[in-house]
Amino acid sequence: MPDLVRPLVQWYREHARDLPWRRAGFGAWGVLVSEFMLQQTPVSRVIPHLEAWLSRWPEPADLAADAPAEAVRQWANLGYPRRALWLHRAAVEIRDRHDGVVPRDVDDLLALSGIGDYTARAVAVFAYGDRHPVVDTNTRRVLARTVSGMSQPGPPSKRDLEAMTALLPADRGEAAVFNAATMELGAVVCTSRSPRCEVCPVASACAWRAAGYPDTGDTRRRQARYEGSDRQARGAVLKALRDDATHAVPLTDVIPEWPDAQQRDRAIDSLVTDGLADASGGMLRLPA
DNA sequence: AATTCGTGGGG
DNA sequence: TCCCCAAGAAT
Repeated sequence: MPDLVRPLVQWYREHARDLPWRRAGFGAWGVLVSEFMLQQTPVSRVIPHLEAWLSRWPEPADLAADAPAEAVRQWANLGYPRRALWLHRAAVEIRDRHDGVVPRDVDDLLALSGIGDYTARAVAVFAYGDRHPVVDTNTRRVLARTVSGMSQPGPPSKRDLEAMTALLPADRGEAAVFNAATMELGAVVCTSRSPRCEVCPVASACAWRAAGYPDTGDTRRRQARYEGSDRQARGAVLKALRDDATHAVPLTDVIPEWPDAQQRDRAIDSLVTDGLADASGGMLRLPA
């Protein structure tokens, strides 16, 4: 197999975007918060929220000392607000189990709320410089094309970690850069819809290119329509709670104009079940 | 293993 | 206008 590491690392050193969490000395807490926000939310939307968040809560213990409601409100419109709740829980766990220091061990990281295979290794590698495979959607797409010659990756699998491990340089520092470079290539060159193969640093080593860019199919399911969905209703309820200055809305006044009353009630119930809202005394509010 | 979970910008 | 897509995790 042609070498991907050398050209990819070289390309990254020349073309990597200047992102906040890549600055020297950004800190493990900053990296962890950035990774939570980057779970399914684009870089351009994350950056301003990340800076505001870290300015308000410079250390895990600072966030842990505040109520979950404050985390959910600060999360604003980043989407998937359960991440705000989980990030708050993780801060509490870090304070209680790790003396307020973001853990370095992957298993310790995996045990924290809201942290899975990707985020645990991203923190261990990008914050602490350790040697682990970091596999996100970009990495999976880059490997699917360059190594397997497929237009799109298959469903996420534990094998993805093994595939990346097989390519990982022995040197810790170089491995970290290779992880970042692979993600970066997928983000800015080897994109899902319209890859820019004409500027790709590993085009000459790419199995997909060698095969003539075959369309090998796409196993992913189409994303459900958002308009009219339960998710939209949940989003509207939570936005109403975030925006309410008194921090408590009578249950009967929660998005009263919503066209589907049953869907509204379903949204409220599911938010309470998720711990994103409290209902008591006929009032709905963010979790204390 | 397949579903669910927000929100906004670009093609 | 839609549809696609975005540094995933939990259940």
